[in-house]
Amino acid sequence: MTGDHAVENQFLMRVCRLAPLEAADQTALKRLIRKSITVEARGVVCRVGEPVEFFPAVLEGWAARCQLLSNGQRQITGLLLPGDFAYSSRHATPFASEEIVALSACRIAFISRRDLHELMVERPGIANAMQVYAAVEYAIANVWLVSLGRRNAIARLAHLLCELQHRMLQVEKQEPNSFSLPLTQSDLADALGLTPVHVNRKLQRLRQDNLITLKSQSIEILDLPFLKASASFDPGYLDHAPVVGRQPALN
Amino acid sequence: MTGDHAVENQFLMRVCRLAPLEAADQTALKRLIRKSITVEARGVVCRVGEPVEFFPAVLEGWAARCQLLSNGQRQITGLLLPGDFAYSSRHATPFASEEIVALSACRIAFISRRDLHELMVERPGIANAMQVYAAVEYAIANVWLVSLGRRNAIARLAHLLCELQHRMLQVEKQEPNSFSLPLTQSDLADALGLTPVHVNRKLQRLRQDNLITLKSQSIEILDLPFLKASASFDPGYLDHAPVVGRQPALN
DNA sequence: CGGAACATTGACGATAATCAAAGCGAGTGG
DNA sequence: CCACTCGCTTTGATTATCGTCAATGTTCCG
Repeated sequence: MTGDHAVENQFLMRVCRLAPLEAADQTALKRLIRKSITVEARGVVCRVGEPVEFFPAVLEGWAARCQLLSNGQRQITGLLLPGDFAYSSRHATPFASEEIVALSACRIAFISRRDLHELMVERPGIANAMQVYAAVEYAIANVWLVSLGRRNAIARLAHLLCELQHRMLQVEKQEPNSFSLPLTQSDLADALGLTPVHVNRKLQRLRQDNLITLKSQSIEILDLPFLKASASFDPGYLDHAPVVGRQPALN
Repeated sequence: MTGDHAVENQFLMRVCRLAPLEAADQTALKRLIRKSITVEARGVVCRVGEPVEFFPAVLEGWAARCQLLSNGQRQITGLLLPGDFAYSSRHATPFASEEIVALSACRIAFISRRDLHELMVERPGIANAMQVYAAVEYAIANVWLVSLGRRNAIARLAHLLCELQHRMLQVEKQEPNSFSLPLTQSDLADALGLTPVHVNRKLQRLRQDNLITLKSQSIEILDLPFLKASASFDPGYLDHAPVVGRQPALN
């Protein structure tokens, strides 16, 4: 139940990187994490319709937000990398509208929404940081919308890989072009709006074009500039999202 | 520049319907609207990259948020019906990340973000209402994501029509199943991630199946229950989105 | 060793895009 | 009032992309 220091900091790091927090804010935020659990791969973290008194933050592993359709299909609407979280303030419904599932084995912290809410009222810095996080989440959703609507399978895949590479850089200190990708091809398919078979074929194409190496949950991007270009990937939406209160001279 | 009373209320109505406001909040909100402009169809309301000191609210007509791709394609990421607005608090970047275009002739109010921000600080009721609005906007984006990822052309179209019917009901007092649809087939295509030709063919199919009538910007849905069923449309995401502070006994 | 989940392959079909042309309709100017 | 545009819709023929089905490998783990 008690996570080690480094790991809890994934959540903190994620928030801090978006909006620098003063020390007091950081400790206050860190104190929010009281308990964490382990979930095996494909385990359900939050079920649709359940009340969300606590919201999940991913400390280790990868998870996803997803919608289930009546015919059994699912669409992943967002990937949660270490440090990411869901159902925080902006997603304001008291009942879960999306399912949260672990894609790999995960350590998940559950944070009281009430505690966070109180903290946001007391500490504008934290409120601001959460708003920035929400803005980035929103930006990512929009970019996915564009991908699903207007890019073909190979470009979608390339774009997602570029996004994940960039997001992993923000989280882990590691080789820039090589990271662990704990997703099955089926998971990728559900994120990209494709079938697993088609994802498989397009991955093979990326490999045979010498753009990536992918084996056993680990990907290496061999030609990142080319991959980015071919997907017209622009990382702007992942980084900066300055918030209202911090604008220079508004009006 | 001075809009008539009824029309300004579209914005107010939209916000009120999501979260009832006390009279003082309503007048304060109404006072935000100082100037409004008319934009002809296909006119640009906000350009990507421009600073957004004022955010646009649609008083009359239909507009869209959209992303432009390098190859000239575009993806509409959200439709703005009368009363809807963009770039409000939650979309917190000071520079427009999406283009706002008028799809029909529109009357647009530009509201100072600073004014809104101050009002939200003073008046929790308004802050709450804006959060609910943001949550609904988010929910809609998620549903679109599911449509683009997991529904075929005909179901996407049917689902969008159901959504629009439901949203129009909230705004206008009129025949429940018949409303003005000031979109070209090309606009529909950009919203649905399809080509105009394909939209045309699927619209014909809906017509020949006696599900809709569509001529000169006006649609009538002949069999709404069937249309909803065939798109597995559930309007829940458009209505209720109770917000953190208003939850019954959180913890 | 056996089993389960995941990855890969091939053949085939369905869905959607593309290209190019023709039709329609509302507004414009002669 | 009638051609004339222009933008939008409709049509047909063709191609590309992606899905489906079913079987075969592969890897990992108990």
